[in-house]
Amino acid sequence: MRKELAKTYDPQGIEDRIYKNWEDKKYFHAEVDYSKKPFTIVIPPPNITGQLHMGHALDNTMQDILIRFKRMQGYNALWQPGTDHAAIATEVKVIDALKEQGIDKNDLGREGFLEKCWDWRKEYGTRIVNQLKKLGSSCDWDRERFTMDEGCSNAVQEVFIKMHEKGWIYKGSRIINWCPVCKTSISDAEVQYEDQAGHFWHIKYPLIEEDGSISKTRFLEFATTRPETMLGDTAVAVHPEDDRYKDVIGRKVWLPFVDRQIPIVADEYVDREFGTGVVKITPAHDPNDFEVGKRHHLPEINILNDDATINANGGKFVGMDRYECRKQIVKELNEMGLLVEIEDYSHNVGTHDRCGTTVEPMIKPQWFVKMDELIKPAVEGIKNGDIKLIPKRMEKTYFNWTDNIRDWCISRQLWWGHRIPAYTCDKCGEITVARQKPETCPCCGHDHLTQDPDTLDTWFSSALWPFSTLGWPEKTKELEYFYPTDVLVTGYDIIFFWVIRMIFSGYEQMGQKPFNTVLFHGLVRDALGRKMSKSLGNGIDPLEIIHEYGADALRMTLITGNAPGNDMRFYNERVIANRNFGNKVWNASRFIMMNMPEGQEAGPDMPGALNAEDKWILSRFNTVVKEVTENMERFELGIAVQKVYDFIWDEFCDWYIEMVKPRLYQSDDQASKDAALWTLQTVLIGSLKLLHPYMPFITEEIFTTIQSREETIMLSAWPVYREDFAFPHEEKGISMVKEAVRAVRNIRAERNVAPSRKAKIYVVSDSDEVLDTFREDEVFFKTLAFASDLELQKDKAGVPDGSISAVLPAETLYIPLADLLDVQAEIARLQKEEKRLQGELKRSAGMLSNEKFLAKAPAAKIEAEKEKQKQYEVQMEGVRKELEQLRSM
RNA sequence: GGAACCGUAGCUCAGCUGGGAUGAGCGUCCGCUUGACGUGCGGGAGGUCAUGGGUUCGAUCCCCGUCGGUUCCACCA
Repeated sequence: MRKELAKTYDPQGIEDRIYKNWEDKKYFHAEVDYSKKPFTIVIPPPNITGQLHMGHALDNTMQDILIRFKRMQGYNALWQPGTDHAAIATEVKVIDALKEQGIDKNDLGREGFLEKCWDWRKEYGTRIVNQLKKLGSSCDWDRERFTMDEGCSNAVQEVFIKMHEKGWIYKGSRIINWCPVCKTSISDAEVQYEDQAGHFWHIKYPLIEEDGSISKTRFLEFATTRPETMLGDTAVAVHPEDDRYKDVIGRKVWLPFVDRQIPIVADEYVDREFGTGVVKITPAHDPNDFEVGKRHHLPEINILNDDATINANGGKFVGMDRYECRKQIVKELNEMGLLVEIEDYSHNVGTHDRCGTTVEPMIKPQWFVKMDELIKPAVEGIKNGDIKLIPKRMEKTYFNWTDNIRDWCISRQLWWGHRIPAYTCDKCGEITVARQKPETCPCCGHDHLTQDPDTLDTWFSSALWPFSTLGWPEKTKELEYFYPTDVLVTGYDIIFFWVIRMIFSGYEQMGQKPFNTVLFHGLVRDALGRKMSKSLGNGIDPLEIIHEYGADALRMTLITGNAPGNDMRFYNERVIANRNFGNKVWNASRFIMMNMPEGQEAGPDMPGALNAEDKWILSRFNTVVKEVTENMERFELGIAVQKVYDFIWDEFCDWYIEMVKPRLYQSDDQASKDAALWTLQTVLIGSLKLLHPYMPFITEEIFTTIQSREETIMLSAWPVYREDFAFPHEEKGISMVKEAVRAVRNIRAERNVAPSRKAKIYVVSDSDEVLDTFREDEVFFKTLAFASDLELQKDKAGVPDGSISAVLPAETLYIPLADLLDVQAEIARLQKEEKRLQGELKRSAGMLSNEKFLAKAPAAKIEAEKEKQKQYEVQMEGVRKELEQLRSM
């Protein structure tokens, strides 16, 4: 039974069927095979809590395109998939879900809660994976990993222990960002600053007089945006060179409410120009003050509980919420006459990127990764080009971060995550870092140790992803073969969180880079250019788009017209346009199939009797293959697919197929017919292959229907440049086709200008030609026939040179060229062309006589220039000849 | 405060290392039931490539400045 294509392409059903087939046949699976070159991509692991959004869709489409492209090129392509436990994100969700059932996290206890988390993962961890499959992602699902599976957990533990031994992981009391709602520390990268309207409270502290009394006349005035932190003040600071305060340095001021006398210290940190030049110092609740405090050995007084209420150090304010306390303090200061003024002030407030809560800087014992040494190879690797960032400008962002890097706070007061492998002796407090809980304390021999309750930052495990997924710390053959990976595709918003951390982890743990290239994409925004967000409700669900238009249309929309690293706008009209393109491909294929006699599949060998238009489209296809491949190798996916799109729609469908119709329908010449059919199939199948990485489903459906030799397009060979398709550019037939195209356009224009004219017309040029058939009742130019067919009829009709004629089966009519072409316009065009060529020739001559250019430019470039010059000369000659001819008409 | 990006057709955007505004989608106007496709076909209108200056034989593309927009980083209490 001969296969057929349905009248219309309906992605629903077809896509799922095709995907299942691919999966069943294990086409996505890659095994270590030293006879083939590997090409590896590791997926940025989506959160198990996640729902597929446009960002994922873009990210994974790009990866799938690259993987499919390389797979077809014959590489052993591995797309390593997996999911991320996403510590805090998941924990928050699970807590919320429990809350709805009226369950509190703490009532369940650690074990009980973790069980709920694993249940969650079981339920939702597969959801995102299934959604990725809907997109067409050709991941090797047999190798799917999870950041908290056994292997990845081993990797985490191994790295922690190694780095601790090296002294690069340490525990210390440092100022960290604390989220009072999530009740955990967070890293600098997780703090999001946003502008908030606030106030500047101008406050004064009374000076302590020589006799120890509190002055009623002398004050030190300063301003603050967080008055409540004064409860933790342990000094005020001035600039050492500030003449206004030189005499009070070393003396003390009185701190109200807690009745403390605190010193006036001199520190360069103070900006004399800003405000009064006096700063209150709260070492426990401000990073800068913390540093000042260290320099002057000031006490650090923590005034906050973990939920940001005031603790016992806050005296009478104990138990109050931080903002309540602020109000109260301001009120009382005012009553005491110590409030000078309140100023409106807009300032940046640090918030937690997960929950939006204003973070409080606090001093807490936490685990840190020492960054100064670790970051060095990561900086060097980018600088010396070991790793390439695309687009290159991302390097600046990268260095901006690495240059200002601070130690990384990795401990989190969460339960869902990798527990820190550190054990504290209940007796002597000695901390032991080990793979397993020690039986006895190596310090005092006590036999009861408690594991650190904290877990690790989720990015700690993601940082190891490129090698932990390949089996590290085991020495696997996968690791040897697939590592370093080739490309990492991700959004630029994640560069600090993830990309940098993978890079330094790769260099440190593996001794080499984790990937060769990082390909960044931008954000997918809504039609108005806004970020898609839950709160705005402007998110577009990729699954709905897939449901309505198909994954192919969605993928095309995400890739076309977009440059690396640039944000894009998503709107339905673009999806529809791409759906329409799919429809076009479908119908062109249907046309070819319905003209194919059964069993007549195009073989690899080119028939001898090719017509001019066959050669033309083959040579065009050849060029497109070359260019598209080059673009794709340079990761210029948007440009590459645009070329395929234009080629298929314009040149192949609108011109070639139309040109070839008379041969299929009317010609008796079987050889010519066969040549047409061969060319149609060859170019179609080749184009389908070029398109496959972008539109995997429709191309597979057509491919498996139109030919029977291969069972899937995804494992078929990527088209390569063929010498035998590279017909010399000047070959008469090909230039003739171009001329024909131009002439037909002129004629069509003519028809539109004067549609009432019933002349029966046409063909082009005085050389060999093109003819356009038409219906009797109107001047309608649709199809073309070419020289070979025409020659004969032309003789019959006695068409004179220098005219354009139309040939109908029965009769031939002609009108002079001048009637069809607007001679004046044509002359103007040619004159313009002549001028341009003059310019080009001048440039060429200039370059070729430029000593500097000849000395410095690569030989190939000089050759190319000479070649260009020759071409210009030829073109110029042609233009002048044509002009002469037109002028004489 | 530092940095990056953007400003090209009515709208959204491509345009690789300087050499014809080369251009796409959508929109718009005109004409088409053409033996694959109206999810289509043909034709047209529409652009001082933000602005001023510089380098060059030549700049949308390079350099400097200005204006407008977006974003990232840092953060001064």
